Amino acid sequence: MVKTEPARDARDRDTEQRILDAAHAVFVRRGTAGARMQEIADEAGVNKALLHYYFRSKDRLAEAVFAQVARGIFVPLAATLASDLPLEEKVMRLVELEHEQLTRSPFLPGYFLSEMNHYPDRLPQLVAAATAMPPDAVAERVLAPLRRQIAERVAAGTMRDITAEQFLVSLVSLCIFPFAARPMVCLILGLDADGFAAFMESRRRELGAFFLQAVRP
Amino acid sequence: MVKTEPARDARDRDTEQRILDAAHAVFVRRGTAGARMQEIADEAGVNKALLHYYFRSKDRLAEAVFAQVARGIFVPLAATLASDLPLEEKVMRLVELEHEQLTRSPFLPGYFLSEMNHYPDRLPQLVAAATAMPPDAVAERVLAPLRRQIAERVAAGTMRDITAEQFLVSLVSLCIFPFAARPMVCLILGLDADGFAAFMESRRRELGAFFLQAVRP
DNA sequence: GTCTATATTAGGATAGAC
DNA sequence: GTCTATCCTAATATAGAC
Repeated sequence: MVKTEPARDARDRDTEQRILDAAHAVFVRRGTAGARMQEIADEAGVNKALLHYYFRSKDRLAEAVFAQVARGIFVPLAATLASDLPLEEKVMRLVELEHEQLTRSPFLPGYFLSEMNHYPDRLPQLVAAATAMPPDAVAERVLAPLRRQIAERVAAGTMRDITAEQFLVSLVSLCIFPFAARPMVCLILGLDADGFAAFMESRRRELGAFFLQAVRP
Repeated sequence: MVKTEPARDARDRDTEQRILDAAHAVFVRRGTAGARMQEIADEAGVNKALLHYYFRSKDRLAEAVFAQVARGIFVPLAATLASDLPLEEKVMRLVELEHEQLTRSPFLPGYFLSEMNHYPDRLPQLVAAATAMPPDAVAERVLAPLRRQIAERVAAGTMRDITAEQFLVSLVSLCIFPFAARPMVCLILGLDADGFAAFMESRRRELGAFFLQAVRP
């Protein structure tokens, strides 16, 4: 599809982007059901009506935000997993990646987990749209390299036999859950904001080794 | 406060309880913001007005449900952690406990994580009301026995030095996250409902050993 | 493209009969 | 204690001027 117009001027792109950014902030903070179009308009510094001009409805805006968030989570994750780094290096990278991302966006995991449960169709739709592959082919693409690398380690006697599925789920659990459960963690451990930051920082340094120890033979 | 009435008849308790049960189901399924009083009334088989008769407002009903869910999560968890079982046994129990509970309530972790982020005051308030202790004293009550047991193992050379805080957070992460992220897990691993159940069942059997291996010296 | 003003509906809450 | 009917605000969405 060719654009006959010389390209929309900077102002327009700006506005649409500002709205999307504002929507991102508000939806992630409040969740789709709790978000208000007025609050998004305020945060974007524009009128409510303009949100509808660009995105037609709250639903569509919410989907645009969810899609953006999902890409931001899955693309780097999949890239790391599919890379040809050694397995141990992948683990370390993944830990760094998640901690770096989630430190900056504290509400993101809560938002994403909640939304994917409330709107179960969104995620499969996104994958279908993005990859044009049957879902289990997508699954194999991430799992196959992992499975091969684990098999190598097992054959060499440096890793115990664990399925790629459990390997991946455990690793991601250890990375993401503490951020998702932040208020609970702070409460049970008696931490304030600084204490939590310090706790997660030391976790970032130790988690790779912790996980690799868990899969040793 | 003494009840002068002979006690409310079964019908009343029933109704209040039916409403609470219905509210539980709907709030957990949709989240507080997404839940509708009408849907709760329908699910309870009563009129909307009756919800206000018993619980005055949506907010209060939501808080009652949240409190109930929080108790259901923390009470057994704290009881297991504070028991005088050996550390390895505690780990095993905790794995069983979480898997058993969350298998039956698939939406519960997503609900709870989301709500605690959206209403950050609820959790501290509950703890304050339930224990009448300063928050960090509560923290020490769970952590102290754990800390002592870990120190024993470290001294005996059967466990490497890990803080009770990281120990606890990692263990809970491994148990809960896969349930909270169920749609994502199913998508990435290419699982349907049965596949997920099978995956979690084998996880339940392996997780204790996996975790204990991770904390070996 | 951006605003003001307004339509429309949804949803929480209350009044009052029974 | 439970219902029907109604109120009222909040929130999405649209019309129309600029």
